[in-house]
Amino acid sequence: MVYNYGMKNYTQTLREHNLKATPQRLAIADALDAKGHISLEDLYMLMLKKFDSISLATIYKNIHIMMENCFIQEVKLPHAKSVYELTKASHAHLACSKCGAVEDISLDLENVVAEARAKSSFAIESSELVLSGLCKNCR
Amino acid sequence: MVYNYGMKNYTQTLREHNLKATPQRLAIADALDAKGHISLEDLYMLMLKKFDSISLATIYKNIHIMMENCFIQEVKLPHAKSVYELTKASHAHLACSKCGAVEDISLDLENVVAEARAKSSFAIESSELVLSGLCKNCR
DNA sequence: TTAAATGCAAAAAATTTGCAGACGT
DNA sequence: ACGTCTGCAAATTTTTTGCATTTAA
Repeated sequence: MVYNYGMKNYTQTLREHNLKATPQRLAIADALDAKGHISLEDLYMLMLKKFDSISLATIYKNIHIMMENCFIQEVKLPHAKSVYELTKASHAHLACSKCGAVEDISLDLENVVAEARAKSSFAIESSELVLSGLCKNCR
Repeated sequence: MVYNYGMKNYTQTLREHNLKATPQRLAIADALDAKGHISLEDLYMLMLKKFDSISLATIYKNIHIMMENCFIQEVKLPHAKSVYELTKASHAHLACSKCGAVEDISLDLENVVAEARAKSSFAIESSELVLSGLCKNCR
């Protein structure tokens, strides 16, 4: 991959989310853009390569405020640590139970949600679906 | 609710899962049976009422080994702490975003999983679905 | 210029571990 | 009787906080 080729510049997007575009935040955005999904500790490892003295506290603080401001989202996975992703249109996730790879997948949950509304008295507003199994490489 | 009326005795079930039926474990099983879903800290609070000197370590150790032995399962919820439930047939969850209530719901995910298989190269083995919204009381 | 962000160190919270005595089977 | 479980204390890991300095806008 050619570094930064085709990669979006997140300066403006960060500002639109009321976040100052610091070098650390731009790097977090770039990491999520490049990797798609990344755990907190993996993100820290990546960041250390660009900022020799970045603090774990900075990672925590940024993950936290970026979630509050809906710039990123946490994906909680069964039997694994959470990963984070840039906020995008609602979608489901595929998680490899062997290597931990995570992929986005767009699925139609209309019927399932309709069934749930019919069967329950909840006012359903959102859904989180994680499908687990073996990815192409691990099968 | 009449105490213990209609509540299953989990002695045998625990043994079938290779777990000694200690009073602490029976109480955990009873709590999950009665509450359906409970967080680790809520479970600890409940247990303190029955065992004045129970240790948090005992809770952690039991939650851990009970999950390993498939007696219970963790349910990871968005924007909330995990809850635990007795292992039962696969099902989805409804989570109230206001009061935190969690309910089981049986939904047909056949079509969704079929769609996922068609669109991806994952060998899908299981699914976790959490639908969030307001429960009857919180609406 | 000014409010906010960073990095560091310390604090707090969450989870795990080791071990002696108690207990289930 | 044996191997496991419990409770306690200590250790470890994870996450948060306070503060002086730096920085984005």
